Amino acid sequence: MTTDRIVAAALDELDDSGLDALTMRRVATRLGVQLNTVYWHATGKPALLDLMADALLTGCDRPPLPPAWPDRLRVIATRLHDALLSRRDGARLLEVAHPDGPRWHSLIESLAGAATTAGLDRTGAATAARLVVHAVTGMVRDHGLGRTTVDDVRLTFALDVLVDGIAARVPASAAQRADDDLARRLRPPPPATRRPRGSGRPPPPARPATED
Amino acid sequence: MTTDRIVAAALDELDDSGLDALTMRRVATRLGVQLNTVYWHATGKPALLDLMADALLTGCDRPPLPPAWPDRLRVIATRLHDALLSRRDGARLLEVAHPDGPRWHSLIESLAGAATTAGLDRTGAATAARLVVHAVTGMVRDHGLGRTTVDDVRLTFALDVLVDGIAARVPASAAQRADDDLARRLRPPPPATRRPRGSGRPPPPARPATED
DNA sequence: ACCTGAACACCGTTCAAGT
DNA sequence: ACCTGAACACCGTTCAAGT
Repeated sequence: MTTDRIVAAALDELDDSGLDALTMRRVATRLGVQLNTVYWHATGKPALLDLMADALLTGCDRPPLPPAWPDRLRVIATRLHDALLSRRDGARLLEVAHPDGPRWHSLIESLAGAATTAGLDRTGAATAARLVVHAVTGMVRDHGLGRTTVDDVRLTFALDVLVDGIAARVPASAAQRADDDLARRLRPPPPATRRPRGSGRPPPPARPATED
Repeated sequence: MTTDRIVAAALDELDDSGLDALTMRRVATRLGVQLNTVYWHATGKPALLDLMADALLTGCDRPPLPPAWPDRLRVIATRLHDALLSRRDGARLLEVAHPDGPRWHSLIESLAGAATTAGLDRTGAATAARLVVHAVTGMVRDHGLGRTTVDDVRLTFALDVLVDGIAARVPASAAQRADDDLARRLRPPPPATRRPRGSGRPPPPARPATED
């Protein structure tokens, strides 16, 4: 028996029964094991919920991410959105848990990294990262049931507000610097072809960047 | 015995014991009443939590509100922030409940009203209102303990992001119209002395567009 | 170290009466 | 209508052993 197997069983039980009916005993039963085996690998129910929440966040910031910060932020947030919808009561789970595992920290750091690229300072970037998580989690919880087209519209709108809001909080000098950094990284030799910051709305991931 | 007295006792018990230790039996004991008296006035624990959450929201949008939408939004959000901090586990309570009472709807409508004044359409304003609630609730829960100066800085920053983000989502024509409405309402007779919208916080709402 | 068995001190909810 | 008393079917957690 491993902690991972217990967390996996707990997530399956969550899918079947929902958060309110999730019980240490039911997790044990599902594994054909005694109650205290669960307690041996997970310290208690709160700890198990934390492990479950962290597991839910797997891969939200997996590597091939767009270089432009608005796109990067949008991709990570959308993956978080999908992850929370992938299990029953996923958003409630994240709210009820105090995730402190590697996936949680990785997610927060990736979002804060995007905000830093935008030109925010350390504190602002940390706050912005939390803001994105709260917005996505709250929206998924509000909506309750399965993903609909309407939900996508609302997610897109919320991310637009956040991206534009972050961009507006960046001092012009910092934004300038961030642009220059990005331009330099994208095409090394040519000197000064600056483009408008933050790649506009409608949709597309928009930055081939890695192409050509 | 009234439902209100039970809700008040439940909130006091919340303050004393925290959300995890909040029990129907403890509420009954605190009132010197039998367990089923609580069940008579509140349908069950989830319903009681909903009533508690709604009661917590009292007065967040009480009437004298600034006419400029950024100020109005900031005042309401700050009051929500204070309300959630006024009771132990206030933010967790709001997350765990499905508030559906008059105060909840009033709060959402007031926030949506501010977003509408800004120039957003019905759907956008509803989403923006939810966004503000999620941001404030999440921040208070993250911070956990009592209000510090640091917390105020983070709240201000988050509201700046949201206000600027909302302003940026408004089509120029709608913003124009909102500005005209506000100017007309503030001083009836004179025709066209348009001023920068929003009397915004230290850093103004940033919208170029309205500037000639 | 890892797991079993049994128990403790609670829960939320409900049923059957009382007045 | 409003409240009491008693019970049911669970909980999370822990203790004492086993191997």
